[in-house]
Amino acid sequence: MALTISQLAHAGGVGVETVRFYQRKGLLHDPRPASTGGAKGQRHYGEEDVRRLRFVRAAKDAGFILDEIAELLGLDASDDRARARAMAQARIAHLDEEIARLERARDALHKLARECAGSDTGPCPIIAAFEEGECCR
Amino acid sequence: MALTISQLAHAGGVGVETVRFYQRKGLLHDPRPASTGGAKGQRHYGEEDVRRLRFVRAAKDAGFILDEIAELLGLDASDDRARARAMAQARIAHLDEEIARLERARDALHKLARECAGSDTGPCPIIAAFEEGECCR
DNA sequence: CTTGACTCCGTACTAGGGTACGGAAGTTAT
DNA sequence: ATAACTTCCGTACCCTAGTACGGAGTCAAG
Repeated sequence: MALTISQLAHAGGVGVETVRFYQRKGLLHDPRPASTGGAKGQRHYGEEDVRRLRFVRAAKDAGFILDEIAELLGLDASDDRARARAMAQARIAHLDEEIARLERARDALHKLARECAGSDTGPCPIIAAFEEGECCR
Repeated sequence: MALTISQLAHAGGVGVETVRFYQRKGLLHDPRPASTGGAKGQRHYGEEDVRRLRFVRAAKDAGFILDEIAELLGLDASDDRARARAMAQARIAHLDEEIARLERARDALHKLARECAGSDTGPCPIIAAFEEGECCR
């Protein structure tokens, strides 16, 4: 049942280098540091490691940054509901802000592109808008 | 009329270091390289430089990355309308993709947070979702 | 027992957009 | 004229999330 690092990486849908990166970050167990049997050679992994890696991917897809995921991994599903909820709310607020910012940019650009496509005379409205220093404000 | 670098920076709403960074990137003129009078001391700036810096900020607010802004600066408002339009379209497509990605994350998280707030019994749905490795898909 | 694939490990590099540091030279105010 | 402030300049560093590299060690099959 013992998996090699590349099998673990494959099971989690990431590359070998990413697994090692997550170990350095403390997101995945690194079966070396404190006398884990004195094995100085290759490391082997089990189901628990695969689950942990999939947790990281799922949380990342949900928009959490790696530092937050490190904290989430330490939470207990029964005991720390309030904390998990607070972290989710904070992340949602962050995502909302970012989405609003990008939408403002997108809408402004869309408007300019339409103006530019509409008339072929005079200077380009896109470039002109930037020259005025006013576009998205 | 001649502005110092800190006055230019202030006029553009950025820091001195940012102006120098933009000069290195080729976004702003760097009045040294080719015999600009042999002035080896401090540089001074005028209205043109302020306009250019504001152009950079406006284009950046519209979502363009600095390399694209460098190209936009080289376009002529009369001659290169097609190119400006194409760049705007590409940037819009990029922004749309990013917005969709963030919205998927936000909606998934919102759903989990609501579930978690709804019932105080059993394990936290947020943590449970990540443990299943399924959350946003 | 050798070959070839895999692993380990530290370090450095990528993108993107800056920010900070330290010493020298120039400028301004008293 | 001297102190105090700016500017100049290269270089290095920050963040996030990885990716790549190179040399050495290890493992399994032929």
